[in-house]
Amino acid sequence: MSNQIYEIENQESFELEDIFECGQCFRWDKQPNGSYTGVAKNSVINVKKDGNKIVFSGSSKADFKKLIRDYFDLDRNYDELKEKLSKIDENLEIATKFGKGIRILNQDLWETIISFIISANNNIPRIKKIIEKMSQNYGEKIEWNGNIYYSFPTPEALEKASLEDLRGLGLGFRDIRIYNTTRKILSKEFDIDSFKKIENTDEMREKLLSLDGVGPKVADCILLFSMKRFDVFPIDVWVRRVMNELYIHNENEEKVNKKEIEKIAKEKFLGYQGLAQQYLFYHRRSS
DNA sequence: ATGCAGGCGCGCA
DNA sequence: TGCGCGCCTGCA
Repeated sequence: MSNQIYEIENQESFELEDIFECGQCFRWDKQPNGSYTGVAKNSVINVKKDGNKIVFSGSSKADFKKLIRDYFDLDRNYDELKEKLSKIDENLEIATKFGKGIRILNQDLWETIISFIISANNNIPRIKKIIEKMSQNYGEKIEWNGNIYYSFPTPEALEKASLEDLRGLGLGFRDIRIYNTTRKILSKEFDIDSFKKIENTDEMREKLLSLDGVGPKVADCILLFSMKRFDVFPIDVWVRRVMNELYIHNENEEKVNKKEIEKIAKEKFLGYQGLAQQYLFYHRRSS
């Protein structure tokens, strides 16, 4: 397939490391030249910074420019959002400065559901390994630039995997969750298309919680990283830690109530909890 | 070696 | 409704 290129002007709110290492995605790898290559929505994409330009190149059947603008959330003004957040308090001022180049990707819903079910009680290198193997076995081959990549499998393709096949990917106890969720989506008991049309975030969240392997944290990650819902607040051990350190000051971190954290986030971060969470999380985990 | 990693589902009060 | 606990697996 032919190589496609799209370029934009370099900007402060676009840093490769911040975008790809902040924990929202699992299929992007840093290349020896500092650029990142990944597979998104059946396209292989490479992003590099070239002086005062950001260059996207890749192989895609879709409208490449449209794909890039949508996937990288390029039509949202992050400078404005960071400004708004940094006015809330010093913590966010520091965190937004630290993660100044973060952008929340608009990832495929189905892929994000499966990926974050896999993320439960797991670590990033292993999550990436499992997803890669899953794509190699059940995704479609894409050749680009002399290399071979694999798209994330469709629900139909993943249905072909037996429980044993899934276990063979290294999923461990998550195998049954992937198995059940795949079938629930295929049967339209959970209908992806009508789900996307839901306006109310809480209603979406409830619906996601009906999927096997999707609890509160995973649901919020799915909403934030594939549905552009910034009014959620995924709470994991790191977020609990940073919220306790900055706002609660409980000596026994494990005793900090999730409800308490959610309440603080909702009141303080006014509708942008998800974004605030990313900056705070990324800053805390990186230092 | 034993603990742990970006939780979830289950059983039990 | 709210807890505590076990769980595949790979890596330090």
